Amino acid sequence: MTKHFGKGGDVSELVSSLSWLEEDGSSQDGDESPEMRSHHHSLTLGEEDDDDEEEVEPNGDNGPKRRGPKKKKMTKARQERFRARRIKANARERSRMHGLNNALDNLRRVMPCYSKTQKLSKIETLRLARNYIWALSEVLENGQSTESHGFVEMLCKGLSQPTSNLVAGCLQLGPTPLILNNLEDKCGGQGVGDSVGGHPLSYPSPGLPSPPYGSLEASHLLHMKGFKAPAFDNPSPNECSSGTPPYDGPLTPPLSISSNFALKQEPSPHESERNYTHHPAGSLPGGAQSHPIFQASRYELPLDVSFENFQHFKIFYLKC
DNA sequence: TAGGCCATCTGGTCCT
DNA sequence: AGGACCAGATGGCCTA
Repeated sequence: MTKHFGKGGDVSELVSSLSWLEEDGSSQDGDESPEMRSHHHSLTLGEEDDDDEEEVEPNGDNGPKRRGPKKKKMTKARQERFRARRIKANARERSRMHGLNNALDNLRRVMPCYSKTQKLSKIETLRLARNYIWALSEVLENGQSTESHGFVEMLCKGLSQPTSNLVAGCLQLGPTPLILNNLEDKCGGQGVGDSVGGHPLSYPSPGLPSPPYGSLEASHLLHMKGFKAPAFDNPSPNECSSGTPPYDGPLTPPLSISSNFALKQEPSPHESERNYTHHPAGSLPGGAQSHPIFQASRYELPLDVSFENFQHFKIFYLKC
């Protein structure tokens, strides 16, 4: 039923194949030769007015003979055909780019932090996607907790400062050293804060950029909070990953996993799309609250979570 | 105002 | 020949 990546290779290959994303887009510089440039200009329009379509010798009798196909005169008829072709090509190119952007939007939606109000740039979306694959592969292969600081670190690797802040804000990890220290204390230094000392991510303290923040997309939040393979089946006694929010201080909506994820019983499709009301944990049917993901004090859905995402959430919720 | 990001136009190249 | 894809150029918009 479920298909898994092979141990090692596949995901790593995929991730490494995207390693150019770490660079700053300067890998293929426009080393256009002067010949090519002059060739560009040789195609300029509007030099001739007559209507005949004879081929012309570009160099006349004096210069060296040019090889290759002779260049045709740019007659008005040709100009019009060329123009029409160009317009069609432009339209195709436009729709192609729209398709590409749609695909990129779809990718944004499955990223661990998605907001309709604050879109990740294209390059940041690709970088985050690569990191996400990388981080999830680490979860699969090494059983690393999705709540660990290392997980967030992997997600943020190579991202710009604002995007790192966004991701950290969505996961409510790392904005302040205080929180990390708190985590470390609770977990006995295991499972979180792998590199707290020399933290490569410099989240600005006291906190995050001004709103609007992105929000953690609901279905992925569930994956991340609930999915802990293989550690989920064999939880380490030292692991501090029961789903209990390690930080219970004041939270700034709509940032936090623990504070922004309200459970609502069986919402109708109409009401499920927006404005989820607060629903205290502990009143969940069927023992759902015993699942690690429901052990936080309260949950709310991010405000801009889509209906499809909420359906995923509902299915998951009912399974529990 | 500089810099980042984006959409669009454009010409080149490759493929069918 | 025409379409798909690519990369460079350009101008607009936004933000620090």
